[in-house]
Amino acid sequence: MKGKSPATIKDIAIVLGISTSTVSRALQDHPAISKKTKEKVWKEAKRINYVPNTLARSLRQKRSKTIGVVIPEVVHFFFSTVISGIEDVAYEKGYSVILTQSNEEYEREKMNISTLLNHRVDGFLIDVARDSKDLSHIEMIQKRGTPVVFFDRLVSGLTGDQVVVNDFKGAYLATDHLINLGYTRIAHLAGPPGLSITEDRLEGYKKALMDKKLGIDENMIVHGVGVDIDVTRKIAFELLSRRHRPQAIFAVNDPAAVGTLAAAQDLGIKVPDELAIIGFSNWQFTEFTNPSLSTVDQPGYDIGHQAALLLIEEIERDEEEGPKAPDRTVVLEASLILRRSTPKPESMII
Amino acid sequence: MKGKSPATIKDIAIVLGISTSTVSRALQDHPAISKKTKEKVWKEAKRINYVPNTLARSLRQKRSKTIGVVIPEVVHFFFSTVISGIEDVAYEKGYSVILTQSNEEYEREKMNISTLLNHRVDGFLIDVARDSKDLSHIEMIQKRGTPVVFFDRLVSGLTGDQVVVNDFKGAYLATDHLINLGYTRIAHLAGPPGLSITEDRLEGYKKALMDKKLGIDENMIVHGVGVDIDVTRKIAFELLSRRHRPQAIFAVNDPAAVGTLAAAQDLGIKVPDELAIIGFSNWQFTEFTNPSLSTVDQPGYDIGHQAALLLIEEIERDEEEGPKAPDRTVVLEASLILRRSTPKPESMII
DNA sequence: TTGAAAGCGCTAACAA
DNA sequence: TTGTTAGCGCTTTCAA
Repeated sequence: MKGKSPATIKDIAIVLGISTSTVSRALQDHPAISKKTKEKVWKEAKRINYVPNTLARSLRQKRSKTIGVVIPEVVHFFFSTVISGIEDVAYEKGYSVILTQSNEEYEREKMNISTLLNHRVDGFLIDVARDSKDLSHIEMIQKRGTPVVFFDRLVSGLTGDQVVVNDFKGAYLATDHLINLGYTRIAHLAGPPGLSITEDRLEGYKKALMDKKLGIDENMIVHGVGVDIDVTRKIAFELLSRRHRPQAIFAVNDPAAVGTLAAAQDLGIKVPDELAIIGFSNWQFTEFTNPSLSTVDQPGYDIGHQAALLLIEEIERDEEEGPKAPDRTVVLEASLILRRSTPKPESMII
Repeated sequence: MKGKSPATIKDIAIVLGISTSTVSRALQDHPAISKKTKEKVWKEAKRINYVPNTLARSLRQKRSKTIGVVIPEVVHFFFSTVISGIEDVAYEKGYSVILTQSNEEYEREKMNISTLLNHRVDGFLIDVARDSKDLSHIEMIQKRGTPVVFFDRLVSGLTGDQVVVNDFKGAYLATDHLINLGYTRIAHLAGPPGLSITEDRLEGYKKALMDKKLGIDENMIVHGVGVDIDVTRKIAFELLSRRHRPQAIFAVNDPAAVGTLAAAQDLGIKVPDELAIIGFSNWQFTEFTNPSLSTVDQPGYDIGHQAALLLIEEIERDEEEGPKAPDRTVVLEASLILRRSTPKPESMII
């Protein structure tokens, strides 16, 4: 039932009584073809609604002008901004994006990569799933020589280009800000173990405390917090119910901060007067919470943008048989966004 | 610099001393091939890390097992949930998703579709850009016989399968709820002209008023509101500064409702005591605004899910040379979500 | 400035 | 149960 099959280069060649190679060249505006021929070809192509077949082209050229993206989740403000950054660069550079989401599952991530490999994507942009510990599926791509750029979460034991936010510094800034506000009992809701963001933010928190000689109280660190608001709400409820409850909390991400906010409300603890809270990521909703949330901005769009640029550069160097460049790491700076969940510095004389 | 080129079916055939067609069949678990041969083939394939080339396969089979998605924006809670729904279905059914965003620009949308056509996607999932009035680029796909499913925004003058939310009814529910709360001066911040969602929500608003004999006051309708919070803030500021200001506002989307919330705060108008506000879409942040926002839930994930199912069904019917099914329209129901930006019904005796 | 011919990796009709 | 062969639509080398 599907109309006649699409027009091909051959159809044009026959109508014009020339060879397919001439048509192919004309279509690509090849310098060796006469202006007259080109125009005839373009006209006829237009007339019959010719649509080039990228599949055939890619097969022949062994390059697909396509990049594969593997991301834990699409419904996530941060990731959606990353994807947008990727898509914009791809569009500009003439690449297409095949998008896959792992839903944080190792098996699905493996399948995703396999599918993308089958599609012969020219390169990969990967944010590993939380569940992924065995990384052979990723090493495999690299062994095949396909360029890969990692972003957001890093994986120890893997080499390659990477684009990350300076989580350590972001966490340091947040914690240091709390210290400067005069708090001494500052808790940290740390993320799931094994993720670089978890480690780096925890380290930033610790370093800030050490630098100001506050010492680290392991009781003030709760591990394994994710993005489920209700779960964090319970965890925070418990933390805030302790006799010596923290005066301030630095949460590993914004949903955790919101869970903490909810727990404080549950307990009748006033934010920011009786408890200061800082999140991480600057999710879209943080502006609209009550009170609005102080947080650390994580430039998702830029991450996607940079990662895609890096990848495409790598792909094109590869094609020109250029020497493999050494691994590059792009670190984007995180910055503090102060809103209402932390008190205004009283010392500010403005 | 890119290692040796990837292994092919031929490599396997040579090593095992059999023909490529046998290898091809064995790889597909074709019934005519002996168990013994299959196992030899599988083993060798595994040994040399064989990765099938989908490009070649698609070229030969004239189907790519790929669907093209054209969406106005990725960074948008609603759209991200739609994409997620699409991706999940695609994954399950063995299709890949090529994602493009139009950024609401007509030219870019045209390019996106052209690229997708070049990639020979088996079908399209399209949410048209706000700027698109000339729809010949979309008609062109349909004329070629490639299945298309539209979702979210509809375009008059186009035929095809579609998946939409019952915007009319959602708007009716929202407005009716405000009427039932006792308000008589209910304003509507309407969306950009020319979009089906704008029209349908406006009509739902009007119908609810008519049904309760309230009559329609054109002064209470402000047209052309988008998703820019600051812009709406200004528009709402003006609306709320009038002598006879509205008692309640139904906004065409959640960002507009938040802009209204901000304007009310600017003017010292208490929500919900002095002004009730209802949005539309149930964006993620609506739960966290202050006060939290009453809104109409728009099931994005389901839209993506249904649209993808419909499309794949269409694609596969097409391939089996089945008769073209008549256009189908799936309407998903919107439901009211009541939070704190509208007062509790006083009549509720619970 | 153009054409002939080979081939990218795979599938499938037909033959054996 | 397997092999032979042609060809999907395009690019590109070589020759003219």
